[in-house]
Amino acid sequence: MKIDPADIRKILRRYGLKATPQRVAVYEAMRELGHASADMVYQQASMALNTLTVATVYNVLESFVQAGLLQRRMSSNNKMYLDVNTYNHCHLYCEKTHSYKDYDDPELMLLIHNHFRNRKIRGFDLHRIDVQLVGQKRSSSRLK
Amino acid sequence: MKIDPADIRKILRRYGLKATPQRVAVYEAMRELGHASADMVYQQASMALNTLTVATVYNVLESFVQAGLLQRRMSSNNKMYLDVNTYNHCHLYCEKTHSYKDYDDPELMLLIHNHFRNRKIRGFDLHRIDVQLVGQKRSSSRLK
DNA sequence: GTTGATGCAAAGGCTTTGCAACTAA
DNA sequence: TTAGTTGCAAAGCCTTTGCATCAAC
Repeated sequence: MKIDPADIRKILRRYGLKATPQRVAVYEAMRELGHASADMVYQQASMALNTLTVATVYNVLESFVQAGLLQRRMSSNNKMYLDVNTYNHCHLYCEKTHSYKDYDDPELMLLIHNHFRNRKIRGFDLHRIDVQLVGQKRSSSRLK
Repeated sequence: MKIDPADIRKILRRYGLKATPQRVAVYEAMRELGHASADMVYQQASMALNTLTVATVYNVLESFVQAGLLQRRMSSNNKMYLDVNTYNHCHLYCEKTHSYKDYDDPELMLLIHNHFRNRKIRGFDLHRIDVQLVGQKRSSSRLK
């Protein structure tokens, strides 16, 4: 589960990013968290690199999004959330805890993809279709 | 297009809300805007009621959401957005301007609805399925 | 008359910025 | 060497809060 820092440096360079210790720590944190707010990343990454500052976390996250290494997620609580998986997938979104969970449903993706195959939207360049299953996780359960 | 204030008061009471001038102005603004941030509502509603304050707009919007008269939307720019239409519908979301446009596609809704008819998600109470067509509006075009 | 809503100003939370010091390539 | 990154602290933006006053019912 734990990734070799050398591998992370490779990934960063592949995306055209300088492999600083801060970036390695942030990406490592994102790999562990999957979906996270800036603060969650800061908490997690600080464990590995205690000189890290919040401002740097924001800078690093932004550079990752620009490079296409991470994806911003939408949220309904006015906070920034990021997703380590950039391929096209659905999410469960808990309205109470504002937590996300990947929901892989290839059949659904195909259904939607086919639906839009021959459909154009006037005046709009479609980048992706974002499907969120919005609700609440049951108390017994745990999304991450 | 312009709604009779008396009708707005009726709507508010139907949702168990006191019909204050502030609430009437805010709801009127939402009907005009369709989708809006708190600030947009404040700008718009202030035209009709210049004594309105920002704090009141936030209070009113929150009470509307609680009552089910408005729906919160997800966004990727850390701001609150609201939708005057609470029925289940898709949205075009412009990543550049963070503006929304309703995208009614009954065929797609049916497709998705059927897909989930006999599907349960373990540990999750599904409230609604939110489909966003994320992209950018072309410069020639205008979403609201 | 009650109960809840508003206005104001202040505080709060999250994010961004400017700039000097530093470092990966 | 140097172009780009980090740390720090301050500022910025959006949202919430406490409380006295006010108004809808």
